Amino acid sequence: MELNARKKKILEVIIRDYINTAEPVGSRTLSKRCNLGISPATIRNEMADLEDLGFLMQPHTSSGRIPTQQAYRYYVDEIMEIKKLEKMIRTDIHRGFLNYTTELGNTMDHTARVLSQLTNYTAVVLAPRFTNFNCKHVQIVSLIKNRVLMIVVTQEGMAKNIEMCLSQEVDPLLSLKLTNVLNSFLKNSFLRDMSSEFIDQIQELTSEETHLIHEILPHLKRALMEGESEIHSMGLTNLFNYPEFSDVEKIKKLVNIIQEKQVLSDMMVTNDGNRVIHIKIGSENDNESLKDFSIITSTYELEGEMMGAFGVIGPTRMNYDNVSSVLNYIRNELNLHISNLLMK
Amino acid sequence: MELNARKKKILEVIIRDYINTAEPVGSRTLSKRCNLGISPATIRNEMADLEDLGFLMQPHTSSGRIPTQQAYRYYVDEIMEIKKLEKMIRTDIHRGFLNYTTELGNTMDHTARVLSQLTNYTAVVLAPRFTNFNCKHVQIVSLIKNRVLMIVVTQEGMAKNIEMCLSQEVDPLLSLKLTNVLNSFLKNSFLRDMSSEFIDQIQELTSEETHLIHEILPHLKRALMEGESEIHSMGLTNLFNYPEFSDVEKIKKLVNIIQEKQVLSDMMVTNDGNRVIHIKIGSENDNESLKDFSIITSTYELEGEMMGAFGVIGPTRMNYDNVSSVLNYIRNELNLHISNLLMK
DNA sequence: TATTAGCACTCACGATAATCGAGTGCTAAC
DNA sequence: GTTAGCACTCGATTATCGTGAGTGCTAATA
Repeated sequence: MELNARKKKILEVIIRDYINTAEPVGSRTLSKRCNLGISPATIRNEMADLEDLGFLMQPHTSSGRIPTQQAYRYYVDEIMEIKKLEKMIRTDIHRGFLNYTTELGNTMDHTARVLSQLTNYTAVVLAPRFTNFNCKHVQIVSLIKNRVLMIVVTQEGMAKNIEMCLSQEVDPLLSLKLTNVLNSFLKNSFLRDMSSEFIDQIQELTSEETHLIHEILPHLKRALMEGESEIHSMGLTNLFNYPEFSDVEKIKKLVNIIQEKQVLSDMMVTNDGNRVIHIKIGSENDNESLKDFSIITSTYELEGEMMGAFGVIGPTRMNYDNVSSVLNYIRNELNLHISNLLMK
Repeated sequence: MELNARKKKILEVIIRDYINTAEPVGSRTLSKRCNLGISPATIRNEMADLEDLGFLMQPHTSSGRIPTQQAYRYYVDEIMEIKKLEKMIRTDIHRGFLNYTTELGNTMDHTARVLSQLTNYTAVVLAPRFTNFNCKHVQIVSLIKNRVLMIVVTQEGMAKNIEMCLSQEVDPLLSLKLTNVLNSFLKNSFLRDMSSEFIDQIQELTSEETHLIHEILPHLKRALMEGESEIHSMGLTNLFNYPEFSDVEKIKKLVNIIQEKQVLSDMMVTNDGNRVIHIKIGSENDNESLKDFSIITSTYELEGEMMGAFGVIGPTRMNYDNVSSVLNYIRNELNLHISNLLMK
């Protein structure tokens, strides 16, 4: 869809204005705001055209116009350009990360907090997905009776522990044995490829040990899967201040979304092509209950391997420029920070 | 404060009615509802008395009355009696717990879910507080470079892991040494009493090792403390349906409370005397922002030692009977379940 | 031909007024 | 001590109306 320069300009001003004020934009106010030297009447004609083309709509006959989702999409694709963040903010963010150097969990929380503060929307961060990485070693620690703890450490130094109940008691000696067997097969293998076929090939195992290993692996698999949807969110109440969420039903929807970790997790991971910043506007979201929201996400990586995702949820009337800039910079910071934290 | 039987009865009916309907109760409706064979006029007189005594108030001159906080307190102390849950519900709850036998975290989530479903309010569960228990053993696992994982296991088989960065690289041999040293001193000691004085008494440590241990202990302490406020909540949106929360400001307050883990944690732990069920009504809550809410909590235990707390947050117009019954039963179930899960 | 001034029209919003009804307090009778 | 009767209160609902920002259309203009 091509628009001539003037239409494009008018559309831009309308979108910018509506993003700021949440009020329908009329031709008079518009003619004052953009100094194109054209009269309200001309603008009205242009606006009527833009409405026919599907970029604008009127909430009711005698009011100003508001942008449609199509308009936001056009704005994002054709008009806006992602600016670099101000130097001061950049250094602020950078310094902030330096205080969270002990643990990945903390880093995620911090990221979510910064994101929500800088954008004034709700921020969501997906914790690292273990299954993308190589197992360095595992360890079985017997807890009590038939309960054991399994610790999985990746090559990159991420750790996860998994509690489980087995069918029989596990003494320290047995847990050592199990540890060794598991290690000999899981070491250096991708966690997502983990299969249980290898067990039957080992000759020197007692049937008891074979049995236990067969019990352990599904637990491991399950825990790795569940861990996929570990989510940190922040600034939920930020959105309550926007007029589009003054109604309790909308808020209920929002809170439910944030609490439905699985939905949220799925939504963050769908990436369109190989862009760095992913923008989903309103009904572009697969999930029905998200059709009133826009979501901007990005991913963070370690050595080129995708670790997790993070992003921002807000109204479709979202400040796409600013959020994109912030995400862009945070992405770099996060990558840098994590590789400092984890890599040799 | 003593009330004669009729006043008490009238107060009871008003409270019950208001809890159900959230509408001020008038003398006419009341005289129909409670078949005491007295006329609205008489009831009006009694209601005027109850208002003078501080049990009732009128939102405006010509409306029915609603109970004051003092009335709820009186109701809870003098009128209501905690009934046993229906057999069917009891078995439902019991069966439900059987599906969550692998991990403490799951159990907590499940408890919160059940609580919120049965009460229709917002449920909060405080995860076990490690510091109340004995350390069985610890283990240091080297992750990568200077990052290590410390695993703490209690006598009862609870486990927790703590990631940290140390000032120097830790190879497997060194981590074994550190593990042994830490174990020899932490084993069988209460986690809350943990001190770092013992280190200087050990002769056979190199200065490097001493230094590392001095680094590790604060991390341990911090992590144990932070873990204290690990919280599972469920059913936040339940409250949105009640008319007292139709206003966005109230909802914002509520959401903030639920997200302020520390406040929530403090609030759950304050126990008044040795009752099993703790009820805080409106401004009886220490925290300012909780003065519009009532909170009913209880605790769960292992071998008589308090592990954690759980409870329900709702409007002061709360169904105190039902919630108390539910909490009472869940408490027993939880204690039973956890001791099955953890103890030898 | 594109632009603009003029004008009648629309419609959400806010203010004001009218009505309704559930509830009250008071008084006097039972 | 209880109750019937009655005047009164006041929030909630509905109706009416003026206001103003906005529109679309037409005809004049550059």
